[in-house]
Amino acid sequence: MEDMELQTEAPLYLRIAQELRHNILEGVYKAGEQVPTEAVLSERFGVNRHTLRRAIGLVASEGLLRVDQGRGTFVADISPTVAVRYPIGERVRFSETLREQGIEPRYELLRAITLPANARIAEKMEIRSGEHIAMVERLGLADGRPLKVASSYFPLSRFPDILARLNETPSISRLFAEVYRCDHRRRTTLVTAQAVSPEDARLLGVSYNMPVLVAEAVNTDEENRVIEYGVTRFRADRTELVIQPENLSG
Amino acid sequence: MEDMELQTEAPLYLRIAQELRHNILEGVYKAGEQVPTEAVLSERFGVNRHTLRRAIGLVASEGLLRVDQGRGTFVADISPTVAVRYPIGERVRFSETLREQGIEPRYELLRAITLPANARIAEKMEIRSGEHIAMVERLGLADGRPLKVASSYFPLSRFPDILARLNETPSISRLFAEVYRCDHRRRTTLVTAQAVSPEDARLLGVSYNMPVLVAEAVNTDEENRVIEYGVTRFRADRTELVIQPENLSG
DNA sequence: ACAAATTTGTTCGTATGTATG
DNA sequence: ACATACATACGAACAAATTTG
Repeated sequence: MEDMELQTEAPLYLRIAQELRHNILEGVYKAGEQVPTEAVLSERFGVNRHTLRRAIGLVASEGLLRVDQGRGTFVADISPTVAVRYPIGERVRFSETLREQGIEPRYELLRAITLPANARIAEKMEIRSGEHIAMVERLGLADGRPLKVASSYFPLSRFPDILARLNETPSISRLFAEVYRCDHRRRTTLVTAQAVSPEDARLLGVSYNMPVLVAEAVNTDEENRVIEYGVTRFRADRTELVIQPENLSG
Repeated sequence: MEDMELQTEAPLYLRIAQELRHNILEGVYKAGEQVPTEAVLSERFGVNRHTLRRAIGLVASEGLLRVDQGRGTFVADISPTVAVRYPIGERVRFSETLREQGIEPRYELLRAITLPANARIAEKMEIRSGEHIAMVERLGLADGRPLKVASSYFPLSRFPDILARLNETPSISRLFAEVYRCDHRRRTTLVTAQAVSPEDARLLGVSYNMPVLVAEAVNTDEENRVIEYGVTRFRADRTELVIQPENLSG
């Protein structure tokens, strides 16, 4: 006989990682709590601290643990956060969508600046490269927890005072509807996924290399002119984009 | 004097990782080529092999390098693979979509079995839990390169001979249209992102922890009965889901 | 078909640096 | 200032997979 164990014994660090996952999922270590220190755990598992650290690093990269230098290692709070169902259709309204699901929406303004459009953005906005645009970056929260980071671009030629207006009317949907009196429709949405950037990781409260859903949207007015181009990065673990015909006919 | 550099010097492994990225992106190490061995590189950078390995591990986790035990470390072939634009609408046709973009589609059958529906799948398919269903898992390739892994579920009550039929008619769209004579429409698509599972990583040829786009689809016939439930995992780096009104009205 | 060399993978040990309370 | 806890780095040895002779 060739061998008894087709599944060759796994490396120590993998078995320890599995044990850690199990303890977290079984509630031996509870959400938010500190797990024993590396010294204690390596002693307990009877391995070198490096081996233990490797296991922790793996589990942390999966998002179940959070490691803070000088403080300790903590069970990530992956509480029963039901995913937000986010319909993508002709009208996409963050605040309405969330409120319909009993979730309290909030925006935090991160940046609001003007700049010349680079080639890529100009193409998407159907303007000349170098034309001045407004860029607004906001953190979208659901029940106080980070859900998305949205970068939006607007043509200044059409909305010269948009940055000032945004202070009074923080909702972009309402800004278009009530101030500029133009309808705001989604022409196209491109969806892909990426590993989170370091900056977004900080804003979204996720660890490095977790996936984000990236939605690139072009919004137009009634005459099909581009009035907003936006790139939104959603926490993948909290978001489910919903695509169905009804979204687009109504 | 305490120090000259307020911006504390980054750790060695990070600086080496940066250097490796730079060399890859600048073409010093070309796509598919083997990079020097760990022994050579650690010597060259003047660091311990562990430190060098950590840098390589980081860059590999970003998808720029592939490490094969016993063979060597290679620059990942992230050639100018233009993302496949994959429209999500009322009709979703893998083969047609790709051919329209000048890309040659192909399917490889991975599994085709029958099994009782668990609660989750039964709910999605609007059948009783435990009812027998067919499960078909296929690898979708674009110009010979892995693009997606699709798991599809069909009610056996409606299509008792579907597994046999699939051998003759490998295209599911065509199978419904030509054999079963029923129209095949997308009712809903839910899109999210996840870190790739170990098995999908192997099938898709990506490294562990890279993101995949997950599209969960419910397809119905003309009477709005569910005839297929599917979960498809797309390589995120090769896929751009496209959502626009035209997809759904026509 | 086998043995040796090559290359990456795992584990231990030791030392020192950095952040926190 | 001090102790605690995680972070980085070096060194040594052996295991596992692959390629080469």
